[in-house]
Amino acid sequence: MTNAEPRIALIERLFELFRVKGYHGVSIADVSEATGLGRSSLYHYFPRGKEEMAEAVIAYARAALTRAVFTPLVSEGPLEARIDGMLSLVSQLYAGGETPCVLASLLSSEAGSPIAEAAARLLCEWTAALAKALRSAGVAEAEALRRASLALGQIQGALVLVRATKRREAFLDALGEARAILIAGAHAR
Amino acid sequence: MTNAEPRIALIERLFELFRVKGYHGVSIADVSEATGLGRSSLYHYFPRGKEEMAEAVIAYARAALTRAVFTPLVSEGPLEARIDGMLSLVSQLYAGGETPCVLASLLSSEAGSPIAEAAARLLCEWTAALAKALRSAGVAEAEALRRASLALGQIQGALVLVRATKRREAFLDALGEARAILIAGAHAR
DNA sequence: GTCTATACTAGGATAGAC
DNA sequence: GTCTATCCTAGTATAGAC
Repeated sequence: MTNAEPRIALIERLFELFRVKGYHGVSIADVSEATGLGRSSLYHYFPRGKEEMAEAVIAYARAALTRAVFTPLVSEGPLEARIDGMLSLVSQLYAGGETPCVLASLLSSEAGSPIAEAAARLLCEWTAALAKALRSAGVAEAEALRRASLALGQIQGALVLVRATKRREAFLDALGEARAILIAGAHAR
Repeated sequence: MTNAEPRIALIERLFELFRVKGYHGVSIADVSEATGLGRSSLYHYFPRGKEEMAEAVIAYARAALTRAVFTPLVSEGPLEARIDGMLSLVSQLYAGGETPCVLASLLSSEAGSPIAEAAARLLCEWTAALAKALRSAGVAEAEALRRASLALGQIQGALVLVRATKRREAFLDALGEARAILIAGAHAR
């Protein structure tokens, strides 16, 4: 219910703003325009201003990733199915490669700040969840971490490239490649 | 000679600033501090201000990439050697994964602007140069483009991830993966 | 919880002396 | 080519009425 929790609806707008324009690229005026709320209303929801807005966006992203990605990734069932579940959700999350990753945006536009640290932490957790899934399928520690990084890197890189080239196929190709990296046998390729 | 072309030295400082903090994250005060020059001196070199600074950085990046990457990539010699030459230069350029890509930073922090367009163009050219190299080795058009995107995506993604995780090995792994993607036989994997 | 009005700061840019 | 001084806008944040 939007009226019951208007803050959630606000955060979803903020999410879109930050993911596209980065931290410094978003002004309170932008937020005001995107939400239809006046400055004072915004400070009512986020007393500490823009920083609190970005924190809320990351917390929102953490909740969404935990529920939709991390938890399924380390749950029951064959590895392949869990990987495919993640890739399918990733494809939705990034609208088939059209929309940037809010974590990458905040990581690079707010270098060194608590915001960037929080975004970095979440990306680390994602890598760790992937590695844990591989481990549970018998892949050795170091190799699991290596493959998790390659796969998540492939996805993040595709988001950068697609933004530049507008070639959305590249995102699908990257998902396929990530899948191959993750689901390969235990031997190095 | 630094004194003969102080503008070049300036641009190199700007390059470092923009790559780390993004367009909006860099203030003229930052630039002033990083270069030791007062505002007026900066406007002497870049009359149109920050935008012109970012343009100069991209032009600098284009010149460097053209000389060190694009040209060797489509020159004489076996494909493998050309690829390895590029990867070696890429490793230097990004200091083994420690430093972000200025094109990715400007692409995402200045979404929709001429600056972002210029950064996007250069990333496209990079992809095209890679694809052209593959084509010259007999790889079919579509497959060449696919592999070029995957390889450059792997590199760009690793820069994002390493920034978050501080695991520099991930960058080296990504270079290895990019190499495998590019140098694989003509058949799809 | 939202609005209008306002304070305050930082950031971008310019003028003119040297 | 660099400096000091200054202007102006945009941006963040707050106060207080409704």
